[in-house]
Amino acid sequence: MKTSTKNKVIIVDDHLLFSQSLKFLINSFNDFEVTHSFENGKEFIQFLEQKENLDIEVDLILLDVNMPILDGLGTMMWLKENRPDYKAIALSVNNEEDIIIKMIKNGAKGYLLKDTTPTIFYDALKTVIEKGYFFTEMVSGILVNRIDNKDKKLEFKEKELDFIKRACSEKTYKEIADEMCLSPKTIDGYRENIFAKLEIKTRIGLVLYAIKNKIVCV
Amino acid sequence: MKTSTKNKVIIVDDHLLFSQSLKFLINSFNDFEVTHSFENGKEFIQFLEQKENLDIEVDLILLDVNMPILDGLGTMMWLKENRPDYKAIALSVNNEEDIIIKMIKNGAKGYLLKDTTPTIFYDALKTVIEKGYFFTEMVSGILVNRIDNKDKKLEFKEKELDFIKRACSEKTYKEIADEMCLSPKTIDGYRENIFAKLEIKTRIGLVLYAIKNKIVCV
DNA sequence: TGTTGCAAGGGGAAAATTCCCCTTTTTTAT
DNA sequence: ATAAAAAAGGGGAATTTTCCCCTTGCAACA
Repeated sequence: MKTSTKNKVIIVDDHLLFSQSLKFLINSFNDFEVTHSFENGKEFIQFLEQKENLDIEVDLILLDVNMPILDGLGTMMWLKENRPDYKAIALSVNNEEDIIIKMIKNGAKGYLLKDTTPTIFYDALKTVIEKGYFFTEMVSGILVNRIDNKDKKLEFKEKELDFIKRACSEKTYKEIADEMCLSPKTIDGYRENIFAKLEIKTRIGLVLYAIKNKIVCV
Repeated sequence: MKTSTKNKVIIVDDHLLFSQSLKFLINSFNDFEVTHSFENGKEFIQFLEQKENLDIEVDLILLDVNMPILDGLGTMMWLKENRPDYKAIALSVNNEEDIIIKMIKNGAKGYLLKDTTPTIFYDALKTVIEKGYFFTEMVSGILVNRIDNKDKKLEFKEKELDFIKRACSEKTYKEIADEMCLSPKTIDGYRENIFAKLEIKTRIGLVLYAIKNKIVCV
């Protein structure tokens, strides 16, 4: 039994209609073939951890970012830890800077949007196999942007994040203070700090910021 | 030149990687073939309106819900008005009741999530062609649910909606009153009405509701 | 013709939010 | 070991938000 010389591709994506269609597209390229596909990161990792799959050939992983159970980032972190030599390309519909940065930090060799053309897609697969990475202009732009002003991204401490999440509710600051076992005055201090950092003036502004930046989800 | 007997399918979806892959999947079915694909509703409608395309054969349209320029709902409304005999299936990643209802109200023959399996997908295509509609259990569930309590959905007047949108900002009620050329007391009246309807107690609750229900977008 | 409903506006007060300036304690860094 | 941050908490006051109860004018309607 001869194994083909095509590059072995694994798809991890919960949108079955997409992943199963994509399989057709990839199989139509004459140097790639899809060997497995999984619906989320957990299924994929469980597969990799089975003894009989330890020395399986994996040339490229296409990893959806938004998945249930275990998402793209979580899976990428596991790969970085356990299979650092595997090459993965992240696939997503949204171009949020933060998640792009995090995926690449964790070893993603590329980040493609789902509105990519099949031509560019093929180019990306090929380039990652040959050169080890493929970044579109959008991603490169974000990367250089991050080098200039690394303090652009606002960081919050754990307590602050906790407070922000609780502030996105109908609770009063006093109730939040009780929940966090802190004085209302301490909470007031958190609030003032955060307002200053974000250049906002009201709790409404904080809620809008938190939702926009996915600190809380609607 | 003989035209094949396969059902002619048109795909309208801005995610090229998806639509071009889906084309492979559909073409692998032996009674369907993709004849055209478009990146958004506007492109699709412009194509339909060209004189030479007036009597083109269109057996099925696969319509993505979220698209730039002209989205699935807008396109569906145009179809209902101008090509009421065309059969369209809506495709989406999210299962929001409101949009599902609206699509079906405007004549969609089915509503599929993108995590559908290819088998069910094929079944849907076939059933819509043969029976004229295909509803998954999820969609049927929503439909019967809507019949029971048709007043479930809260309605707002124009002024109220306008107020809600403006309330989702750092403006004070006084500033909002100025913008809307009304007395702050009138605004206070709107607010109290809305709070009662929504069973909320704070402006934060209103903002959360507005975002959740897409009255404003983040 | 009266009644009902509702949009617009008001008085007044309690509660919550926002702001500024200050103290104490704990961590961290040099 | 000591100075400098950072975290926790406080006083007090101006604004804003929230709530309840009330008046007027207008339009629909039976």
